Amino acid sequence: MQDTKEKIVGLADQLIKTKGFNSFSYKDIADPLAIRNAAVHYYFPTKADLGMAVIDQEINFMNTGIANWETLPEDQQLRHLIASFENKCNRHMVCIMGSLSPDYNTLPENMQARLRQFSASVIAWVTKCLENGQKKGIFHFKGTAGDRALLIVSNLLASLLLSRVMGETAFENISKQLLDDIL
Amino acid sequence: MQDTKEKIVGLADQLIKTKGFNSFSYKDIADPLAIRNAAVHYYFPTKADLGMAVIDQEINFMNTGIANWETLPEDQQLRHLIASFENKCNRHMVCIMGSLSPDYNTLPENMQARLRQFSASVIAWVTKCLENGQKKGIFHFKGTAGDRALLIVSNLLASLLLSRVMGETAFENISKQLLDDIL
DNA sequence: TTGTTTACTTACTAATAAGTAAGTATCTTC
DNA sequence: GAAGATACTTACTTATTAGTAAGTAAACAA
Repeated sequence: MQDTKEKIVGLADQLIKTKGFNSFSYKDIADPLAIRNAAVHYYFPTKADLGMAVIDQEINFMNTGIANWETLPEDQQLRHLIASFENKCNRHMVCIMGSLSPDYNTLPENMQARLRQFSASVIAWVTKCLENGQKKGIFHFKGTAGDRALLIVSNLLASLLLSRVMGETAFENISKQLLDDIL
Repeated sequence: MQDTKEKIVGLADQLIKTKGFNSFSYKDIADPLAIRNAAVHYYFPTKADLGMAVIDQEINFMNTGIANWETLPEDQQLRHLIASFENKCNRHMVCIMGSLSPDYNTLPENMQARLRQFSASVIAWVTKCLENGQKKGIFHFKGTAGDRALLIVSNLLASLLLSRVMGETAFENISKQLLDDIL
């Protein structure tokens, strides 16, 4: 029954995105799953272990998403990425980077390293997507693809944060402009 | 001696920006100031009271900053705003919105409301700045000034978060592009 | 059938959190 | 110089936290 383990990671992922890593406890996981907090420690001895599992899951989700879009035109790939953020926005969630980066200094070293790796690979993917799209004449922008990728990721991340405070129109406005600026 | 009170707010402000609102304790404030945790409660009975004082201070800083730049050309005003974020970046801090928005759901109601008010007034100021600059022919951009203001604030906020994880070059890249896109 | 592993539970611990009640020294006001 | 107010301290409480040690019931393996 790896079922429980997966449920724990899934719930932890949700909790990180809604409350933040330092603001949820093992009780927040144990209660909804109707297990004891020691059961959570059975699978994830420390909170850092659980945090790592959540980031790893995010990396996997990202990779499988990317793999599914690989054959699409680059603008469609980018739209899929934006749609995945829109989905989070609708469920009043922020992304993992948006949630963990403000707490970065308080995170255990291994989580920090994994988060750096995650962000680097997201940026690398968007950069490649922009480069390919530019070559095909789908995208048009000034500056390097890497800089533009940073701008896009930065905006998607922040738009989820701002949406929380200012309402969901913030996300719509920002994501529309992002595409308009490069198409 | 309102000195202690001011020191408490100043330290709380720093702690929110470096660790996050839910990740610092009254001990983190009492120890460096060489006072007891009850002394902090003397000035700020609850943590929400302290949080409100910090947001209020941020609003005041913002307003006095803005007032000082009022007579400058709009591009200079915007550069000042960006410089204030650069300053935070250099000190490895995020802005108050970047720090508090991920924890928004866990914040007491009065802090949520004050934060909404703060973000709305920042966006309103940038919007006005862009509008005036556009009229004078200083700025050139597509779409409404309000949408563009949202984009700029969103980027500044996120660039501080990303800088933490990916290094300070993230901020430089993003802020440069922001200006290039409208000048 | 016996032994071992899996997946937990019960029942804790030690640390830390926010918050409070009551006391005290110093400064201020009349 | 007496009476408050100010700015704290000492000494708590109660709740919650991550984490652990030891036990158990069921599934599986030899």
